[in-house]
Amino acid sequence: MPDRARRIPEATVARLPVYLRSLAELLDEKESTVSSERLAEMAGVNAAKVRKDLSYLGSYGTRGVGYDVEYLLFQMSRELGLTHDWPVVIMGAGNLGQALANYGGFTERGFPVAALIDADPDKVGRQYHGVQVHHVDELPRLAEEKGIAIGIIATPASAAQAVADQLLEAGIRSILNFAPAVITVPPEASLRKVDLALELQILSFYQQHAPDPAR
Amino acid sequence: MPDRARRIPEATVARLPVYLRSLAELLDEKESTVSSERLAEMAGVNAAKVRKDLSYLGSYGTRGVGYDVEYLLFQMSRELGLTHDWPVVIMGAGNLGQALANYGGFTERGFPVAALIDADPDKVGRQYHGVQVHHVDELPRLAEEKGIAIGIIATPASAAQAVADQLLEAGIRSILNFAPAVITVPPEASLRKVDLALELQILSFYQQHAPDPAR
DNA sequence: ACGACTTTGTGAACGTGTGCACTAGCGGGG
DNA sequence: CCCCGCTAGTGCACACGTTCACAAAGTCGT
Ligand SMILES: NC(=O)c1ccc[n+]([C@@H]2O[C@H](COP(=O)([O-])OP(=O)(O)OC[C@H]3O[C@@H](n4cnc5c(N)ncnc54)[C@H](O)[C@@H]3O)[C@@H](O)[C@H]2O)c1
Ligand SMILES: NC(=O)c1ccc[n+]([C@@H]2O[C@H](COP(=O)([O-])OP(=O)(O)OC[C@H]3O[C@@H](n4cnc5c(N)ncnc54)[C@H](O)[C@@H]3O)[C@@H](O)[C@H]2O)c1
Repeated sequence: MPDRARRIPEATVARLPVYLRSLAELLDEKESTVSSERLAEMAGVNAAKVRKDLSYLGSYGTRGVGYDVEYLLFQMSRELGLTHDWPVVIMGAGNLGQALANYGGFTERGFPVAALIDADPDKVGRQYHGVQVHHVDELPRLAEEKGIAIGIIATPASAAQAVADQLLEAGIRSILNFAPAVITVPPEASLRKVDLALELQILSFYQQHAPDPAR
Repeated sequence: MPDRARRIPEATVARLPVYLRSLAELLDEKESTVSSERLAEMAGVNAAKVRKDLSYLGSYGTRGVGYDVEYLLFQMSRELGLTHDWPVVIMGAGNLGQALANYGGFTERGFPVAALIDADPDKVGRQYHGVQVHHVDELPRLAEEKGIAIGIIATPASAAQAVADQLLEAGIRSILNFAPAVITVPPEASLRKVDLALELQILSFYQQHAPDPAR
């Protein structure tokens, strides 16, 4: 591994998509270059952080001018692996699973929903927004055939770990978990979680400890 | 401010809800005490971190024994401000707003959906899962009457900042944003965001940089 | 061709978070 | 009653992340 030194910090990786979105806006507005200052304002961070973050990608800026919007957008897409689509599978065709399948925003951003999976025989065979519901047993075949690399867990919390294990079994090593449960994966896999109740509880904490308890 | 020293670090606050969930499970299983080791395993963190985190709440453990599950659960609920309900308002009665209103998990955890708000006159007056859709103009009155302290933004990204401003105007200082847009709030307000596309892009990055590019 | 101006890229200081390893202290058994 | 085993609480070193401040390096106007 030649460029071990240029390993990108986790905190930076988490901000890259925000810069990406800002750059896409700028491209829409036909801006050809952008300064770290401007980009910082759009991304809601400070300018030094933008420069340091971008420097991990390489020296793509021009001193005295700024960054070329289109070129930086390309380089960043490449780094994020967004030059091609990543089909995803949604585990659990309930309330949330259906809502996600209905949502066009994923396909639009390069994450087409290739399949829904459910354990309930009544749901298998149905379709939501053109996405077919399959039985769990078909997961390995589907993953292989459709080149699915990302799994989204939208089952009840009690099934979450088992479902994660099935995903890993099928060779899917990137997992986004919506169930309010702690799940563990081997170190070579990536796991991110979205937990709405947890977010609300954090807001509750700061509300509770606010200097002026508004209401 | 007497106990400035016992200010709880942000990272710790973000973990408290996870401990809380673990404690609730233990209570279900009729466990009366728990060690930091066990709690750490359930929460997916290391034991020293659990002990340090809990020490910010006070010295609620007993050396040689562990923590009393019920007592710790109570103290933590108190600290998180979960001893009473926090009614929430959902801004935007579209796909996502409706799905969230339908979801029982919020009410169950003490965050009842008090109202939906939409700018579209066709939606105003409708009901989803028993939740009434109101016009934006009614927000201040509703906030006041129902004691709403938390707002959830589920509108298109283009409206997000304007909607956030309306929430703040109505005295709501805790905001959870689902729209893929950077919004800014004054320092006395709290803002958290949930951005699914961003999470997928982060997964894409690590997939792209995986030692063995599985597929 | 040059100097004034702009903006990047980065070294260094600082702050926050993590985890080890040890001490303090409780309970239970002999 | 005392000692042994266990586990909470915490000081400390280290890793990671953020921010400042400045030199380096480019542009643009004259
Ligand atoms: N609905 C929401 O708005 C919302 C919001 C936040 C979090 N969540 C969380 O998302 C998860 C799903 O929520 P939901 O409202 O869609 O629940 P749901 O009960 O409507 O759907 C769950 C689906 O998963 C399927 N399922 C169960 N076990 C399975 C297994 N082992 N393999 C495959 N499929 C299985 C069920 O058949 C069902 O169709 C829950 O953990 C919930 O807490 C939901
Ligand atoms: N649907 C999903 O699964 C999903 C997933 C992730 C993120 N999101 C994000 O959540 C947001 C909402 O998504 P959606 O699918 O529900 O969109 P949607 O178009 O179905 O709903 C948006 C709703 O907001 C209302 N609205 C527009 N401007 C408003 C304003 N100023 N004040 C109040 N209401 C207003 C519209 O009338 C509409 O009812 C989007 O930003 C989207 O990117 C949605």
